[in-house]
Amino acid sequence: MQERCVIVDGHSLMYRAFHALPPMDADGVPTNAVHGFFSMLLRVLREQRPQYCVVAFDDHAPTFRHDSYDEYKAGRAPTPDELRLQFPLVKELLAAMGIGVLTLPGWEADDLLGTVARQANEKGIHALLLTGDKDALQLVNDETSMLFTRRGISETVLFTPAGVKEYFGVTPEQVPDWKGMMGDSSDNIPGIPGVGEKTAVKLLDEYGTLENVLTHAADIKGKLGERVRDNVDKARFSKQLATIDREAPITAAFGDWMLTRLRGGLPGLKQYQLNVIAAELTRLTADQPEAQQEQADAPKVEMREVQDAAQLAAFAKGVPEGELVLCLSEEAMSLAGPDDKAIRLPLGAAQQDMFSAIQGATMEDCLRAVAPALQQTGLITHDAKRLLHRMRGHGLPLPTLIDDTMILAYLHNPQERSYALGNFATVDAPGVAGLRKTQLQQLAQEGMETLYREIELPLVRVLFDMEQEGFQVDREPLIEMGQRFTDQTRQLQEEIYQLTGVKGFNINSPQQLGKVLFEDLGLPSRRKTRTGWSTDADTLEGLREMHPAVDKILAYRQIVKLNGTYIDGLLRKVDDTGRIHTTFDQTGTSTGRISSNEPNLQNIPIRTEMGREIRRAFVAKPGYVLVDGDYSQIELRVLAHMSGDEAMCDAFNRGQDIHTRTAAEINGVPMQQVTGAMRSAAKAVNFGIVYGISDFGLANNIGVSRKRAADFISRYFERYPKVQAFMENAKKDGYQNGYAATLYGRRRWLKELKSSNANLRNFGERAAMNTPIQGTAADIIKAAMVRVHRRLQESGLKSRLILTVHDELLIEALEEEATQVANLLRDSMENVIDLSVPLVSDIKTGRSWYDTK
DNA sequence: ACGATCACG
DNA sequence: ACGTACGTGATCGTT
Repeated sequence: MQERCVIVDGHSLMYRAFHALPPMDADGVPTNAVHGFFSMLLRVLREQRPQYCVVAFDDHAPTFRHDSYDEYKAGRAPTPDELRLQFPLVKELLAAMGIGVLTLPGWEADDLLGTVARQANEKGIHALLLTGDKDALQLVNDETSMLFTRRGISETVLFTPAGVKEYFGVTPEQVPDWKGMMGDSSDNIPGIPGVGEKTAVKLLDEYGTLENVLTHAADIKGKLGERVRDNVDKARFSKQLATIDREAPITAAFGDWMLTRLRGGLPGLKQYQLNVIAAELTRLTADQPEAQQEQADAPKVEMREVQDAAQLAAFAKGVPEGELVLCLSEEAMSLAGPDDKAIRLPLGAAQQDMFSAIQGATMEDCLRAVAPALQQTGLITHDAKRLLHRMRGHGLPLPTLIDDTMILAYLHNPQERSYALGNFATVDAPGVAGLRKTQLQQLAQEGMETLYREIELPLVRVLFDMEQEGFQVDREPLIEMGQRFTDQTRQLQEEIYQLTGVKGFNINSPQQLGKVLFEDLGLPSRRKTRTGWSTDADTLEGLREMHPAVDKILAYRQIVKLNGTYIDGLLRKVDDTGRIHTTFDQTGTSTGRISSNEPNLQNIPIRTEMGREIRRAFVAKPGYVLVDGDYSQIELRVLAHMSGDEAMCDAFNRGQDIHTRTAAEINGVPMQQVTGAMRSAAKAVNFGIVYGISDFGLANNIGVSRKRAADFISRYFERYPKVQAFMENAKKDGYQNGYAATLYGRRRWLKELKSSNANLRNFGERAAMNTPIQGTAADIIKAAMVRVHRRLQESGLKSRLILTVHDELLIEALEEEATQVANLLRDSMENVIDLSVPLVSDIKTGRSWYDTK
């Protein structure tokens, strides 16, 4: 196992800690920053188990690196006394723990980090930079990662070169160029005025370096080009400021920074009443020998570095079935087998400039080389769907999926923001193999093997096929509607200007609209947002009677939305075969649902007739029809089953309309006497129940008093007592277990329930009630999808699953197969699980998605 | 980058 | 006493 050195930007961490934590003190000496600093550092030491650690601090003497610009850093606020006093404290404690403390007159922490990282790499030691300063991203390379502190001190994100590129759109080498262009006010780096983060990324994407941007400044069009040309010297100087010097004269040796006596810090920590930290340190040092033992036992992975893709293929051929782990990034492809042998091939420079030819093998070469072997071994990787798209893009045969560590990570915790491999400190195949091993153990412990093996993993391939297939969208009807909408927009705009007597304001700006409605016209405002008046549809609805412009504004809003998001937005996404390919995100929701993006095909309008017209453009290809199945009341049926409530089950078992039955129950009348108003109130209560009800929320939604809403709820629970018990249990389970679970064992962690903030806790309680219901419904439709996909395949039909919208599945079916497919779809959806109430699906067939209503 | 708004289940 | 419906994604205006 390679040695690791954690290199800390002391100032950056102390600032973070100081501002993230409330004041605390030991006999009047402030200690909050010290507390935060060590809580962060010890966590990293526990997670990363480095052999070395050193902390660098800025020197406060005037910098000579920038002394041509005296005003440099003049704009920074002075360090508050409460923080300044804590620096000697932290240095003293570090020294007592045998952790290196590094300062050098005239040098900044950044430069010390860069220099130590370079020295580490030269000795074959992996450097882990711990900092909250984005400047240090430029130091990241294959042997230097960066732990970036986020959200105060509670979280660190690990950046590898690929991660840097993914998050920021620039490579580590480009970071100085990038900051040079966009500037950084906190570091007094001017940058090019008017060039922000996104523009800088775009320019670097096109030209590679700042120098190259400046060389080609004449080619850049418009105001941007003008700005670049006017600020050539400023840009060069800014880049120089942003470039970290990696040649600081550091004389200390690595041996000085070896971690051997961390416990030496205990007396000092206790003296400053940092007992939580002391306990943490005791824990860390107590299990350290054990951890080292484990590492010593762990077999050493032999990583062979090669340049020729044929060597990857040869390696892959030697791996037994079901055991090949593949890891692909922009930088390299690596493979690992079961006997702790691994191979890695760095990919040719993605961004070649005009002077250098492509070096080494490309991603395509590698994929092509290993594809035949993958047919035998199957595939273990992180984010298999993405890899399958890459392989299909090159016309390669697709492997069977053995495991996907991204899906495993999602099941273990569905709440992460991103499941990019970099977040798991892992960049190569042996890393993925290790990740998989621990994840499979966790999976078994948490009882999610069936969910994973029978639903989530096969679903990867199902979603891949659906994305690949796409949905035919006819451009003509959309273009025609767009023109009609544009005309209507213009007309409505005129009418609104006329009726309000205010001309030329932007109706789309809530700010300007608010001013017109509530200042100029003096209409009564209800709610406020932090930026001004609320002008949402709900608010405007209440003003309709008061002013004729309001109706027009509502109509205007609706049409602008349809035109912008659905007409123009979708037209941009139609490919040259006339189809739209969404991307399904299998790891995007905390409840287990699938989401859809670029474009989102799960929110195509249906509730208003005007919007629904859009669906006329979503059609089946010639010779085919759409077969659409949607579950009727799946969430309430799941609730009936999970709660076991007799009345609710009875309603479904008798095939009754659940909202009418509910209205009859809570009003104490026979179902025949339920009025439309009673039914719609009952429907709102049913929704509220599923969402984790509150009287306030219900009152707000149906426009009755809170008291009346509370009355509805209590009568509801009287009639459906086991539903009430289910909700109470869901909360109790959440508090006891720390998570909510679905029928199939999917988990969502509810750390909000541990919060001291009542808001967050209440939110956690509602999530505890909603997740088992929404999540189980998601489990069920996913299982149905796998089943439908398999049966279509097995029966050799030409019909294909193309879309899922939470409780709806859409198949593009060969006309001759339509009846058989409709039966197959109904059967798969209704019989995929046996609940104590029937599952019912409505199946409709039509030429367009509009026609399947 | 973020909030407001609104499209869907 | 507290502020509230659950889960998403795209666009626009504003900072």
